[in-house]
Amino acid sequence: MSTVRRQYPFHLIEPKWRGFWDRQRTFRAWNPGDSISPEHPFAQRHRCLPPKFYILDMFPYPSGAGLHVGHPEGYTATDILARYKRAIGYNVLHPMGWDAFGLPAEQYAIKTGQHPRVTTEANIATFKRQIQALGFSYDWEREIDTTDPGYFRWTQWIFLRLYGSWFNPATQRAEPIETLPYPPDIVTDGQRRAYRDARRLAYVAEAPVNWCPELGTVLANEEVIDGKSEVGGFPVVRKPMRQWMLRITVYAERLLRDLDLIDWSPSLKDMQRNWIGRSEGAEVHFPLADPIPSADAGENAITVFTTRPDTLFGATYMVLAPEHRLVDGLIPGAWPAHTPDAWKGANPASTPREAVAAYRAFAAAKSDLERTDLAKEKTGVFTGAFAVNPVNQERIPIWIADYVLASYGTGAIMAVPAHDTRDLEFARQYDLPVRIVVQAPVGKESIGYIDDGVSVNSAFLDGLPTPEAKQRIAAWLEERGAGYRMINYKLRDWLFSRQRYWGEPFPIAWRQGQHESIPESDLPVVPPPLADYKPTGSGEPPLARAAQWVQRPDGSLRETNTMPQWAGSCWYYLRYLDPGNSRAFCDPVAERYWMSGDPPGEPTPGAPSKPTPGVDLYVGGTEHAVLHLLYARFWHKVLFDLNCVSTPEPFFKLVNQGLILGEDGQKMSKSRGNVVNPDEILAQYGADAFRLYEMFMGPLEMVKPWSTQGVEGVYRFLGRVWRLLVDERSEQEFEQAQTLAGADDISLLDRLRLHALVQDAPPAQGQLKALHTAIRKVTEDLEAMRFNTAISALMVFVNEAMEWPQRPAAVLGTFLQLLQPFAPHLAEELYQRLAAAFPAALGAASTLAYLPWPKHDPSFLVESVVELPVQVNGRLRGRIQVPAQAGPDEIQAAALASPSIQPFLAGKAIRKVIVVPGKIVNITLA
RNA sequence: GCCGGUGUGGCGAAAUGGCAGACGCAACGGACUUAAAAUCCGUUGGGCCUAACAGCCCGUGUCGGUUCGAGUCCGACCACCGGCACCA
Repeated sequence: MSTVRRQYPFHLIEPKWRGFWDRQRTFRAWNPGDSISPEHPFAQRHRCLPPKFYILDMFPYPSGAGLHVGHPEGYTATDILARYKRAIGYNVLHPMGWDAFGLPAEQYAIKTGQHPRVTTEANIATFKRQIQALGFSYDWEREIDTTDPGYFRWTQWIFLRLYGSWFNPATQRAEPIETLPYPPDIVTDGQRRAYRDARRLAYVAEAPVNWCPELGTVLANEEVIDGKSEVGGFPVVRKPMRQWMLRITVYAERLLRDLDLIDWSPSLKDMQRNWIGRSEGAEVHFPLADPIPSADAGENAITVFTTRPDTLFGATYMVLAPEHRLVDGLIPGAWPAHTPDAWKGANPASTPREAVAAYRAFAAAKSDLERTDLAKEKTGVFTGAFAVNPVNQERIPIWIADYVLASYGTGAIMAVPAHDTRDLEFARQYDLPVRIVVQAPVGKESIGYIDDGVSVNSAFLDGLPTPEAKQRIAAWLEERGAGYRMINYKLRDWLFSRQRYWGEPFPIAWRQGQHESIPESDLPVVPPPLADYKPTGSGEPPLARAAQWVQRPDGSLRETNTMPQWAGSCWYYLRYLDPGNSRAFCDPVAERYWMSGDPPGEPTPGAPSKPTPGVDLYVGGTEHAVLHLLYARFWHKVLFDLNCVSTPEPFFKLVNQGLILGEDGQKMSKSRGNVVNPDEILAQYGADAFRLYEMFMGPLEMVKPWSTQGVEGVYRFLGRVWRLLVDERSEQEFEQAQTLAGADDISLLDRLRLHALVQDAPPAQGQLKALHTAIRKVTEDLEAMRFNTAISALMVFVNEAMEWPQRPAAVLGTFLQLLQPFAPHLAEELYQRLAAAFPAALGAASTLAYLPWPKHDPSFLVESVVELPVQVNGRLRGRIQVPAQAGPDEIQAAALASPSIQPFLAGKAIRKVIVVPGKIVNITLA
């Protein structure tokens, strides 16, 4: 396919250096206590472990399709920083692994009968080959795979920690379940077990869940988009089932508050805050107007949650979710007198009980999709019962309607149609009264006004602005026991079980209907081989087919659900710290070093400042902005509470790379046919050009379209770098020899000689200025992750250096150090040649990876004469040359005297002259 | 509807409140070549004016404001992208 002449022999250079790095273990990240060979370049630079820098990529799901050009975008950015941080002097941890449990491998297994392990291993091999071809400086000795029993053993172990813990509200921390205190009325073993099981962080619940018949599994709320499965887009229905849940909701407050500890983008933090959805308000009890004699106190009042207790006087009806547990009990035998037919549902002849049953059936039949789609018209039915508004003893009708969600708050609301859009819509639908209790500001309509105003028609609240009215009414309710202040969260507990094969089995067994943990010594629980991986369709997981496996020798039965794909990715960044450990998920010393930055020894003099807590930099796509990041933070906090890790947050700084679109500006997809295959780009332009282009396209976080012509641009730049150092005639000879001996003969590289202009000459002032300008710009840009402008600074340097009458070896050597993070293969190759030819100028180094990063010398950047633009009335009218140290007066005089400025001043009075030394002069005329 | 982001040449983009368009792509012209590719040199926001040099005007989504000076700060709006969405 390639008709383009190769700019330089990357096809020989790139494998050569990857092989070298591999053999030398150049990018091995050393743990405290590791013995490091004295020949290793790390040992030659550092006498003991310097501060750590942990740079993490979101590990990929190795799909059968292989890598696409979006994956390497983040990986390239992190690799450049990893190489830069190494050069600065950090001990860099930069690992890679595989998030390999998941549906595609399983669905392939269902189709072909092939074990998912086989597919998974093949996919990993493809991914690894493609990722390694890019020359990333990962420590491959730390590679992990979530489907490896040596890995998921610890995923199961962490699950047992969750299972064996409760959240102590007094300390706001997870604690071992053994510390759980029992109330005096909990006495029997059975009671204690039930009490305990109801408080574990991992618990079993019979809950209405999102059942996807097509996938044969339940899905978490987050995995359901518009009533369809996120994977595959299949219909999802609500169905009550027994499921494992994780009690993430108890961490809502800490997950919210600790966002302040970390350096994430405001929009990302907002997404997390939104998801957690904290709202402050009050719970208020509305007693039933006609108490049920047989019921206890709790069943004779309806509790609602409201963020606007100040509008209590405007509550003209109540609504319960159709599934609300009190509905059945409160329905009277007959409709109250004068009940409008419109309130009685579809059939006015029915009794209240029949009307409610009919409405419930109607609501349950709606799929989630319809519930959101049909949001325009609200529906509901009167229950026939009334409640009493505690503030004014008014009887108000109780309705059920599916615009009230069972799963949020108490599943019941007080409706204040004047000041809530949804209630107003519903009230108009059924002709319910609307009472203004908040006066809108002048010029605004009070009906439908939902923001803060001033209370009216509200007795003792009248005249109070909304915030004060809220306080007053809350105090009033609390005094009378009619309600209390309350904080609610949108966040729900995490549905943690799946009816799938290719996931971590739960380390749980069942005995007489009770669950118990499987001993740690029996981990890992490995999924058994099956003849048929198909879902059973009944909701029974495929593992149930393995009858022998399910039956344990002690008579108990294994749990047959498996964990969701998120499980493995919730803690993988911790396993990288100590991936081979078979006694613990991670050695505590390694954990403290890499996560807390606790130094194991003396810091290297002049080494970087205090490490940040947690992963220093985490780069990945926005698609994980909520789920993965929230789940991982949750697990981390539990491990923190149980003293398994030393930081409250896992990821200190997080950056989302922007999506790469196809050349047509559309999202890349097979159906559009605009997918760019990195293998082809690599074959034609090499890894260095690929890396460079991915970074040169634009800022990392922006969405941007791919352009293969853009790759050619940076490829040409690398060609110019090559020709800056390599003699053209020797290159021609090299190419001729290649045609004879074959293109893959690496020994031919020896025929290449350095360019004659490359000399061990003292650099000229201008050359030093060009070099140090580049050092400064590249360094600043790397610190700020502005890779595109750093590359352009390298280009500016090369464009200038091509003009020089001679090319001082020392200057070129330093330039190659700047190039190294971006185009490491080319930089290593050229540096090796340069150092061999000019040992006195460069010094010997087996690799650029640990050479100290150059520092710019400001004295080379000063100018003796500077040019300043001169404006008249804000318009550019000329330029002046002045000495760099010239004071404002001198500059002003020069500006006024300038021949190009004079004509504009003629006959006008000068009002003011603004002089910004080193920047600009602006003369304003009267 | 709510929250967040982004609007700059033909295209990707760059610009601590101080010369808008660095760097790169594409295009055009030239050198080299029998020719092409590659490479090298030059031009390239729009308009006006000039034989030319030079010079002038307009221009960073729209409208307004602050400032000696605004792509950048403030206010209102428009468009596109992403997230959430009956969360009481």
